[in-house]
Amino acid sequence: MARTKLKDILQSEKADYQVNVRGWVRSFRNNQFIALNDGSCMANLQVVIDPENTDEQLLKQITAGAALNINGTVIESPAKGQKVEVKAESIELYGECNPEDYPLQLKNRPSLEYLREIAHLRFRTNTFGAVFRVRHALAYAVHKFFNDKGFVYLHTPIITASDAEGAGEMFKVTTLPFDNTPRNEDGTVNFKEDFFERAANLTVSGQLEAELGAMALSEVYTFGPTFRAENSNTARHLAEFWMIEPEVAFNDIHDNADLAEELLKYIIKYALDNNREDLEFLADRLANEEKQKPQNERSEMGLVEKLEFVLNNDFERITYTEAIDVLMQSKPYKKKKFKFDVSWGIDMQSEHERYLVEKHYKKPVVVTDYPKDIKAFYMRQNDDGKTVAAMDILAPGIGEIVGGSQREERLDKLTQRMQEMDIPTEEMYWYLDTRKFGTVPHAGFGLGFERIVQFVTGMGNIRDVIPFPRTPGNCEF
RNA sequence: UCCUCUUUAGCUCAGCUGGUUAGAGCAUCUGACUGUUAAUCAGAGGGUCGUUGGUUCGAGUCCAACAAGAGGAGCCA
Repeated sequence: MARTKLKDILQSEKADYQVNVRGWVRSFRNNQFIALNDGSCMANLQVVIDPENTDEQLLKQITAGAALNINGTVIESPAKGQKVEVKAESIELYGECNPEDYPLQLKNRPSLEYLREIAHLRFRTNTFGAVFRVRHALAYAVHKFFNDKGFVYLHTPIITASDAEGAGEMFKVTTLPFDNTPRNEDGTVNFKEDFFERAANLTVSGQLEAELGAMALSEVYTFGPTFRAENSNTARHLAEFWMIEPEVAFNDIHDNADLAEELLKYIIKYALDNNREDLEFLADRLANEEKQKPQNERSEMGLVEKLEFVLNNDFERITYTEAIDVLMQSKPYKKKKFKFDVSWGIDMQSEHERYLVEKHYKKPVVVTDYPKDIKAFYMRQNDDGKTVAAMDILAPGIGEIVGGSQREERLDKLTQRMQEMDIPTEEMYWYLDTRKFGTVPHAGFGLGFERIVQFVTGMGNIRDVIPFPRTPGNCEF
């Protein structure tokens, strides 16, 4: 008999038919009631067995975590708590689960930190089941969004020799031996002997390659793993994370902001429409967590409310210059509550971004036209001579979620800026070629996938929204 | 990398100004239970108090170093 997923049984609420169900025991009560879960949904299926007619040995092996294959009949449940349940007719034990050794006893309410240490088992909890179902839904929604708009999914390289963007420290990729490393006469490593016959790294961004694609395919996006070797230990950073980077020919900075807002709203709506049960569970979890906090630190909205609020309201659009004005008019600035000073030209600190998003506007904010000196070489220079067409989207709770810009398409301006910033133009001939041969205005941005998963699930630590987090000092599993 | 906090049973925690044999809930084990819903009831076992060193008659408690974890900062997505 073909297996039926628990989601289908529980959603249809129909009764009086035979099923085969397979999954893992969440709990076994009263020698009679199995709460079974197969990961297809949040809820467990109650399987009722007749202890009189069940093998005693098998009965003892039905413990939390054990895997079962069950044939039975779906019936209306006589008790409260569930509409339907399965009356078991035969039970096969796939794999037992010794309770003395099993580290995941759910009734202990294990902390997220402890579950992180047993990340190979944490998928079996309600919280992580919900998080990873939502993560999947968001990933699928990203592809659907771009596909429906006619974008081409471009697979930019993971290994790259280009480190020109300066987005961060890079991981080296090499097959050279650590002892007897081949050296040049001046003592530097001779990469001519290496696999690629030159120094290579893991990518920090697919943007530059995506721009090359956009210069023919018009609309492309990348969605892949990205690596940063920075020693940053925060709840918002990973050494290996996934990034979404659309790049669109003929778009200016405003089209770019529109696209980012539309994408964010689309994928949030997709999760709300398709993962309601998971999000409501995560909302409850978050509400419980918030209860532990002092009143003034609690958020005003619940998780689902917050997501609906973001959907139903336009993102605030301001320029960097306006943002600085708002900050200088603000109470914390006047009362000297900010740790870092505010003046035109500064790179805004977390406390400043937080004030703008969480206190002043209370919704996502798109900040554009930053001073050129704090931004990357490829951003398009504005006519005022001091700002560039950069765009960041700041979200409540997690800060910068999107960073992008209109790109500098004018060859002379770009080359001049690269020289000012000591970017080797010869090595980057392929990038400059796009500006030589049929250059067009274009724009794009990067969206940190884990950050949006954090935002949608309400998880406070980025390590809890990726299956196996890689951070400084941690590469387990 | 910097600052602050934490580290006591399998998990989550309590342990006062240093003072006999270190506590709770849950989990686990044994037994009971044919309508449970974080099942319940009765009983049992389980700890070199993160590591090392120091102060002291005496350290889970005080001090130092180290380690791990968390929160914040920097950098960013």
